[in-house]
Amino acid sequence: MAGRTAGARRAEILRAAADLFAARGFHGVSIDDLGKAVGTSGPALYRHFPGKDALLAAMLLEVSERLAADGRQRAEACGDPHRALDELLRGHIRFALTEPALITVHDRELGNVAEPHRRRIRRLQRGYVEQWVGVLARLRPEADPPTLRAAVHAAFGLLNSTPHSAQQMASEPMAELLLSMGRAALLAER
Amino acid sequence: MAGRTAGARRAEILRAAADLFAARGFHGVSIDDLGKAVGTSGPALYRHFPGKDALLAAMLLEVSERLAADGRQRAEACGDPHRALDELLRGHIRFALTEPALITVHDRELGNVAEPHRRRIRRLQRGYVEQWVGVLARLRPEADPPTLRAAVHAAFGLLNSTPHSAQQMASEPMAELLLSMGRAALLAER
DNA sequence: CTCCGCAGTTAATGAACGCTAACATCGGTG
DNA sequence: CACCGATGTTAGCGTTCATTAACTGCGGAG
Repeated sequence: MAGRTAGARRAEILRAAADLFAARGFHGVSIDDLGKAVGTSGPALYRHFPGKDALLAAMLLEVSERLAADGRQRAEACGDPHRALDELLRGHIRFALTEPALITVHDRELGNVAEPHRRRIRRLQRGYVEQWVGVLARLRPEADPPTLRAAVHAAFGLLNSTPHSAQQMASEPMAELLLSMGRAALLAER
Repeated sequence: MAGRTAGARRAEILRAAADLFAARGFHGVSIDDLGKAVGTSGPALYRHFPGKDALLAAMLLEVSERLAADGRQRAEACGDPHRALDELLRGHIRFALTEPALITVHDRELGNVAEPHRRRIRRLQRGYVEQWVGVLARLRPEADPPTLRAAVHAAFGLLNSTPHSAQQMASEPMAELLLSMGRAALLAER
């Protein structure tokens, strides 16, 4: 059998789909577009996914799991909340710079996945946010959870701005810029 | 004639369309959806706009003009760059909190408007960014323009996070939170 | 050698979409 | 009162879309 490389085509499709969905939106991309992007044409996709919706769901599930797992690992790796926050920032920045399309789709297209998977994705996203909130709560004991959650979402917006401006700067200084801005924003006095 | 209220229906359509486009994306909203949202049905829209694309173009043009004009006015109103930056921040925050749907569509759907209008919208958006860059350049003379532009885009991402988290907090403390985070991010040491 | 499952093809189907056409209503104007 | 422009309506046209059906080629297991 195809064995080791069984999921290769599937991963290739997901990657191409992420680029297209990020550029034109879920409904702006047709099955034929997706097929052409991976060298096959049209309905060949149904050998790998039961439908267009399922493809989006799989994509969001995968990226949410990666973010949540990475966040948990980084947040729990060290006791000092300052270091933990920096780890979370560096992890998210690496992700945003490495796969801007995935990041874009991740926070735009949840509304287009139906109820069975939607709940799971939401739960994973919420878990990721709570990792950040947990670290931040130790750094700002005076702030209440809703405010911290809003602050974390705002920081995500900042870090995820990569797709809009990544073309203008090299990846290394961009990462440093986002790190310092994110840290300053989250630790700002109010 | 309908005279004074001639543009009323048009404005109502644009407002409803902004909500729908923000929620489901341009291609995820049909003409019939737009009609139903304003109480008429379907093709009545063609009395007010030549087509769906033109509706989006008008919407983005309008919001870009508002942002650019507001930005110019606020940036030029005072000589102190610290005050000017605060003015820009407050203006953008007010906009983002007042019309989250417009802000969302504004930075997502440019790719769906065709070339005649696209250039004008781009020019307006770039002009708005340059207002911010101009103010910021006086506060951080050591930074080069590409870095400043990236920082401004990142700040926009932060401020525009409102749609993801506005439900959780009241408008007033949210505005204060965004102001302090945005200011801290833009003035962060590197 | 045979067989079978994987991955692809083209053709077809039913629904949805953007848009146009033809017709209706109605408030104000000459 | 007749007319007209503004603003609706419904029906229909052509296209595109997601999905299914039927068929093909192929690489490895028995």
